[in-house]
Order: sequence, then structure tokens, then C-alpha cells
Amino acid sequence: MERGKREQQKEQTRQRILEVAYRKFAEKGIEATNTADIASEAKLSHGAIFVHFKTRQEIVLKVIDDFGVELSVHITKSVGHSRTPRSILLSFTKALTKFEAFYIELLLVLPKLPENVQGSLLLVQNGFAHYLLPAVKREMEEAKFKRLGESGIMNSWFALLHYYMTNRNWYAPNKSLLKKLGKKIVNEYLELLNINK
Amino acid sequence: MERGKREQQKEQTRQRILEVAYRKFAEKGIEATNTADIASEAKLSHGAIFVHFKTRQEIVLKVIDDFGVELSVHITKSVGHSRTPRSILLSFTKALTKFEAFYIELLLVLPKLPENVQGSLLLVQNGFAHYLLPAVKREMEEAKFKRLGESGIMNSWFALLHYYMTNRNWYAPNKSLLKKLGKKIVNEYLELLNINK
Amino acid sequence: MERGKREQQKEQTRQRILEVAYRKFAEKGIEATNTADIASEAKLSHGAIFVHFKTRQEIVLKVIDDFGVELSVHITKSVGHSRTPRSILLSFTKALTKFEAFYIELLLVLPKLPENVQGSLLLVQNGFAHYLLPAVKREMEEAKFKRLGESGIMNSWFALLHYYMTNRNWYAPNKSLLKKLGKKIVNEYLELLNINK
Amino acid sequence: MERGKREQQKEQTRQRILEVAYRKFAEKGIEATNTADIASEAKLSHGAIFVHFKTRQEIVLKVIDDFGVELSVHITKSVGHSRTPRSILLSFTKALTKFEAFYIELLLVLPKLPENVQGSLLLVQNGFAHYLLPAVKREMEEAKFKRLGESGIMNSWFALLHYYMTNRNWYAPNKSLLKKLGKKIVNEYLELLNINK
DNA sequence: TATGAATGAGGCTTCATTCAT
DNA sequence: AATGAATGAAGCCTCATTCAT
Repeated sequence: MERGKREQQKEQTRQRILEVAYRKFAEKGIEATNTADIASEAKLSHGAIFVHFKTRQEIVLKVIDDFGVELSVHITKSVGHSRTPRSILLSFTKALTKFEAFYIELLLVLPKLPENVQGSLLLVQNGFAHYLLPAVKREMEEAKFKRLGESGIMNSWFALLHYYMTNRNWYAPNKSLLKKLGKKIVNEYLELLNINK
Repeated sequence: MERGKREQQKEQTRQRILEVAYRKFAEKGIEATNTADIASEAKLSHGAIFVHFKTRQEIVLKVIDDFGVELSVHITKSVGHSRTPRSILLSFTKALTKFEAFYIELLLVLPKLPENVQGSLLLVQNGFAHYLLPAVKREMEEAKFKRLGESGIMNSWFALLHYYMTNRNWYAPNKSLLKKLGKKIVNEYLELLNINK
Repeated sequence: MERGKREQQKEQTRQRILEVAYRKFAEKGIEATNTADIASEAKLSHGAIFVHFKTRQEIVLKVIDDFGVELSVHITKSVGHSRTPRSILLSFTKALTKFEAFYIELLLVLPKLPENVQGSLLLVQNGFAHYLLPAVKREMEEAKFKRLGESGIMNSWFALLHYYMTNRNWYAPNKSLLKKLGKKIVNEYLELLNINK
Repeated sequence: MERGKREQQKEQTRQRILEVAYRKFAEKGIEATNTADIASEAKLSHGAIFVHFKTRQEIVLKVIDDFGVELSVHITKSVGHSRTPRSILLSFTKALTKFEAFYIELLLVLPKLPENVQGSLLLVQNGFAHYLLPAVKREMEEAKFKRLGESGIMNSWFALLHYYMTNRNWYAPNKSLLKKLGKKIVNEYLELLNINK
């Protein structure tokens, strides 16, 4: 099927562009990466970029979109059968490590992008809620202790996580923040919730 | 005092540039505001900008620097004689409302700027710590309850605050987030800390 | 060979830019020629210039470099089989006539340029030494007369030549200096060396 | 005489501008020195420059003009009662040393300036001819040797001198050329003329 | 006369996007 | 689909000169 081959080829090129863009965005930042950068890194002509994507923005949005899905899947897989809040959070943290650079970039850029991508990380958060919430609630009940709404539980986790991530320059200059402080962040969160498992 | 008048004039122009820049930065974002924008808004020729600031970057940094100081002072004043954690946080929140747009911009831009400005918000945070910490500790002791380190107390507040702020588009599209959710954020934080005053 | 055509095209444009630049540099002077001048004269958009050369300086240096080589070749060819000092010098002078304007410009500009181009005219001088030196030495020996070091022979020729050239406005305002005074300069030089062939 | 005092003052300021300009031109080059440079160095406001000179060009021309006169006088004085060609040339060379930087600058810039300044160095050359010519001629006669026209005698001296000066970067990088090679240049010239006194 | 802030006309460079091949 | 030269709209910055004080 000649036709099929062509389309397959095209799809591959498109994917290559997206992968290169993702890598560059994570490395140098989204704004600092221009279309010529992406093209040359993808061993493509500059013009070819625009055969696959009408505008630069389209690439950015698609990369972000794909990222949301991929990260979500990856995390779901990683969190796997963890049961206690701590193990769940540690799995999450560990899984995120590989995506750290882009994730941080995303935190900074997302608010400036059109609404339709803004929810990109929601997928991750919602997926993760599925694991974290029951575990936390269970612990809370056992401790007969504090009751925090579901959104409170989720928000405070992501708030803390994002806080450290956006201040990486401060907490882990030129290093992986999560590698260095992943456990600490998890502990800090659990302390906050008065949970110790 | 001719001499004095002149200097005063110059200082006024310089301030006008900074104010216009501040406003534009808050409105359109720092990166999206160019020097010509600032000039025309300040009713100056483009070249005049560079009489007062050698480079665009110098304007950006100065605006941020001034912002840190001004916000810090403003908040200190506002928090005034508040005693309980809740009243302190509410004062803070209210005081910040006026600066909300630029503050959010800053959260997004700061990590990409040179190190020497990165601490710009530290002034605010440190100043505020002076008020918040004792109040929270007092409550914690009375409640004979959870003990959180100082940095934990501060971090969780700013983490939560920044989380909501950077997601303003989600929580309060086209509105002032703090006006709409200031109280809620404070409550959520206090719940988290198990404090009710 | 589509590929080849493209590259050829590109090379042609690049050459067009260099030629236009060369012409303009000779006409108006290097400093007085701006990139927009070159672009419009080459029937290109301003931006296109920077597709072929990263900076204006790169154009300047390349034009000078090429000039050195071309002039050197051209002179070597022209001087050809001339045997006597006089015929050699006249050939040189004649060959230089076509390049007079740029050559003068170069004399004035070279000292202000980076070291690596400063030797640009050395190629010409060294190449020419190969012809002039033996001929002059032969004459000197025959005349059993003055002995001048090699560098003395070369320096005095170029000194005299450059002297007249840099003072063209005085000696041949609005005309070609070499056309008008080429012979005279040669004669003056030969007299100085006490050579009459 | 209030009036007189004022005028004197004004004249002084004018002179200060010219002196500063001269110094800066010699240091950084004429083109690289801007009016603001001159003003601040002269401890004057930028605008004040234009009270004394209508345009920047006017300063340049005046500095050059004055330079011609001053150098001429200085050299005349220095050459003093020297009798032999060698001593005359050495005096000239020595006298020029102090003015070397600007003199070189002038050689490069003069051809680009309006005709009326182009003769600026003529004063020097003509003045000097008055000393050099008789001395050289005397020697030539005694040697019953070569007869060179007056202009030939003068031109070859200045040609050689200027040749070395414009190639200072090559012959005496970052040093005074005349201090280093003054004698050598004189010798080379005298050899050329077959004179040994 | 002196001041110096302001002007405005350039000048160089970048970059997403287009278009002929 | 791919190429990559060309486009053109900005963007930042410089500097001689002017002008109100």
C-alpha cells in the first residue's frame, strides 16, 4: 500500500518534530526554542516544519497536549499497586523526575496559553487523584483526625510540588529537584496532613 | 533651585517610565511589552527610554526590584496589628489584591531571570514571616497539636497562594482571583494547619 | 540535479551580495554603506542579507578577503612575462587601475579592522615581490650601484604608491589616479632607485 | 571688562572642547568618539558642545586644522638649527612622536573629509620642505650624484613615513612606532637617496 | 552661556512564515 | 512531502541635534 506507506512516513516525521520540539523545549525553554532550531535538530528543512504544522504555536500546543497524556499514562503505570499515601506519592515523584524539566517549563508557560491547553495538566491531576484520594482518606479516617475536602487534599499536594518546582533554581540549582528533594517534599506534605504512612 | 527642578523632572520621567512599564507588564505580560509600547504610553519618543535606562532589561529588573520593595512595605503596613493567623492572612491577601496581576506575572517570569532578581519576592516572604510565624506558632501551641517547622509554615502558605494565583485562569477567569477566592484560600490553609482562629 | 541548482542559486545570491557590497564599498566607502543599501541594490529584502551572512562585519571581511585573492591573481596574470622593472611596475599599475577605488578604501580602513584581515594586502605584496625583486636586483647589479635590501625595495614602492593613492583627491580629483599618474609614479620610483630600464 | 571676561571664558571652554576632542580622537579614533564622550570628558553638558560648535563635524575640522598649525610650529621649532639631512629628519621624527596617534588617525581620515581640510598636513609638509630640501640638495650636489626633483625628495620622505605609520599595527603593535622605528625609517630614506650624512 | 532631557532618524539583527522548485 | 532561500515585520539600541529652562 503505497498510500499507507506515505502516510506512515508522514506521521513519523510529524512525530519526530514533536519529539525534537519536546526535547528542545525542556532544554532551552519553549520561548527560547525557534522553529529553525527544531528543524535542524530534526534533520529537516526549516520549511518542512510548516508542512506538518501550520504555525509554531500549533507545535507548542500539540507538544503540551501529548505531554499531558503521556505523563498521565506514565504516572498511572508507575503508581501501580502502591497503597499507602507515602508510597503513592513517592512513585509519583519518581515517575515525574524524567519529565521534570518540561513540567516546570509548562508550569510557567501554561497560564499564557489559550484556554484549551490550560487543562493539559488536569489529566495528570485527575488521574492521580484516583490513586491518592482513597489512600489519604483511609489514613485520615483511621487517625480519626483531620478532614480535608478532596480538592483540598489534591490542591495542597500540587501546590507544594509546584512551589518547589518553580523555585528549583533556589532549591536545587542545576540539578534535578525531584531527585534531590522528592522525598522531602513528600514528607512535608504528609506532615502537613498529619499522616505518617 | 533650577538644578533641583531639573533633577526632579528627570526623576519624574524615570518614574513615569517605570510606572507605565509596571502597568503594561501587568496587563500584557513582561515579554509582550516592548520598549516602543512603553515609550508611547509614557508619551515619550522611543529614544527617550534609553536616556533613562541603558537597556530594556534594566527596566524590567528595576520594575521588579521596586515592586518587591513596594509590595513588602505595603503588606507590612496592611498586616499592621492583626493578631490571629486568619486576620493576618486576610490582610495579606487583601493587600496583595491590588498587585495581583503583576505578582502572577512575576511568578511566571522570575525563574527565567538572572539570579540577582530571583530573590525579589523573598523580601515579601521574609517580611511576612515576621508576622505570620509567631501567630501560627501560638495557635499551634494552644491547640497542642501539630508542629510544623517554620519553613513548612511559610512554604505551605505561599505554595497554596501561588498555586491558586498561577491557575487564576481556571479559578477566576477574567476576575481578580484574590477578590473572589482570597478568603477561601486562607480557610483552606488554616484547615490544613488545623487552626481555626 | 535539483540539489545542485539550488546550491548554485544560493551561491549566486551570495556572490551578488558580495559584488554589490564591493561596489558600494568602493563607491561610498565601507562605513557609509549599510546593510539595507546592499540589500536593495542586490534586489533582496533586508532580511535576506542575513540568510547569507550572519553579521554585517562578516560581509566586510569576506569582501576584503576575496579582494585580496582576486587582486593578487589579477596582478600576477597581468605582470605576466614582463622583464624589466619598468614594465613590471607599469603592468602592476595598470592592473590595479580597475581596483583603485576599493584599494584606496582598504588602505584607509584596514588599520581599524581585526588583525586577521590586516594581512589581506600582504598576499598582493608578497605575490608581487616575486616579480619585482629579481628584476630590480638584476638592474642594480648591472648598474653596479646602489644596494637596497629586499624589504627596502618593496617598501619604497608600496610607500610611494600608497602615498599617491591616499592623496588621490589632491593629485587626481574625481579621476582615476593610476590612469593619470601611473607612469609618473613608476618613473619617480625608478629614479629613486637609479634604475632606467 | 565684564564683557571681556565672558568672552575669555567662552574661548576657554571652546578650547577645552577642542583639547578633549583631540585627545579622544587620538585615543579611540575620530569616528569612535561621539559628542557625548567629548562633553563628559570636558565636564560639560552634552548640549554645551553645540553652543560652541554647530555640528560635530565642525569640531572635527577645527581640531584637524589646529593640529596642522600646531604640529607645523612644533616641528619648525624642533628642527631648529639642524643642518644635515639626517639630523633634520631625526628632529622631525622625534618631534612627531608626541603627535603620532593623532597623525595616524589623520592619515586615515583625511581623504574622507571635505576638501578644505585635506590640505591640513600640507602646512607641515611645506614648512618642513623649507628645512629638508636645502640640506638634501646640498648633499646631493656634493656627491655629484643623483638628482631628484624637489617634490620627489619630499614625497618619498612622506611616503615612507606614512607607509610605516599606517602600518603601525604591523611594525610596532601597541607601541609608539616612531620611538621604535624612527631612526630606521630615517636611515632607510637616506639610503634610498644615497646620502649618508 | 549652560544644561541635559528629549527627539527621531536610522542601523543591525531575529524569526515565523511563504513560495517556487 | 520536502526544500531552503527569501520575505517583511518587528525589536532593541545609538547618537547628533534641538529646545525649554
